[in-house]
Amino acid sequence: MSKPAASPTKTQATPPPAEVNDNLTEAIELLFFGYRDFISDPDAILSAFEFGRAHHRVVHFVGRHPGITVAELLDILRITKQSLARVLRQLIERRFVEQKTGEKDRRQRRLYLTPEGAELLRRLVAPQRERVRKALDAAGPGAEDAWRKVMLALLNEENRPEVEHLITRDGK
Amino acid sequence: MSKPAASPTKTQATPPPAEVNDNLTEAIELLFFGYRDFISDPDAILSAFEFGRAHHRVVHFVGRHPGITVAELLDILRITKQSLARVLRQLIERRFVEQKTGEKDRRQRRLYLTPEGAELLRRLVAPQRERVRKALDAAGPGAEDAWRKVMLALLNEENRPEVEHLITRDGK
DNA sequence: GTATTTATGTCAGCCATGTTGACATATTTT
DNA sequence: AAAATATGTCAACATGGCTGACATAAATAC
Repeated sequence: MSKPAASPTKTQATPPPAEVNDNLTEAIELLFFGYRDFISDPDAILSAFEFGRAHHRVVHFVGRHPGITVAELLDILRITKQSLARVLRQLIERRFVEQKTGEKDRRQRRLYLTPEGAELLRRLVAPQRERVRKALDAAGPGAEDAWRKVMLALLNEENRPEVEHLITRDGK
Repeated sequence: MSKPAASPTKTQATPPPAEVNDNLTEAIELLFFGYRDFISDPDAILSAFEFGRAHHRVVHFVGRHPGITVAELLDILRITKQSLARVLRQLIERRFVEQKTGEKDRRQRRLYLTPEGAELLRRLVAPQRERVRKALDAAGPGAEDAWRKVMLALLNEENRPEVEHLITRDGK
């Protein structure tokens, strides 16, 4: 036995002790399992390109913010520029992302998806969109608003304005 | 500049193109950012023990399911036994987790938190509980139900029964 | 009662993706 | 001209995934 299995298991263990089992703990685990499955879709697609999740994140945010600068991308991803450089170099070499020197500030390298990059992004995001669409549907009308409120409230206070700005249509 | 910065940024980039910016894409990003902040709390605590997130997950699920077997834990975590072995060995060596030979099946090694392990878990989970509590509070009454419905619906169909079982008080 | 399967552990090596620290270059700002 | 900024790069290291191979003890099957 070497591969991670995925069979439903009746846990033989003792029931969870009451002091660690309330609705808050359940919510914590829902986040863990929900996120785990949520990011599971793109992995198969990525591995066909020999890319990883780090590449996915870069492609996602460059696609969302065409012309984003390296510094801005670093600020979103919260990784070091050395970490970013590795995946960014690969994406540029293989023509999924391209750089253009900033017009106003020629030190900047503004990032754009190539047509191939845009196509990759579409393929990566499609199953996630479908998953979220189904989930919001299944939870019924009104659930979406409540869900979003909770998700936003989970953020660190200091990140909330930035995230609200990032996820929102700029023209709104 | 070497550390990941955390300053709110007005993105200079073009507004997100309409075809990739709808409420589904926003939801996808809410999950990304929400999860990112959600797991940020425990990291500082862990590094003081020279533990990582992998240790956190083991301590969490052993705490939730005292007497869980190695196979069951592998099934929850979806990692290989070699990966688990590394962190489990450290947790056992440093007396945060202990093993007892199974009574019915003496091949099994049932896992339990020591008092130190339970104390570590409490410290790790406290900020997460607080975060979730505040978020559910802030979103108002009724939001909790909707939020949970959506999170459950995000799961892969085949995982839903298992997760429902795992997160639920067994006596319910 | 021997043979097989199961639960667990372990060694060795590889890969992806994070980290630090140091330094280089071009460009803008002071 | 000097300093600050945006970016890139080299080197080394840590964490936590992975595969493959093999070992042991206990349970189950024949």
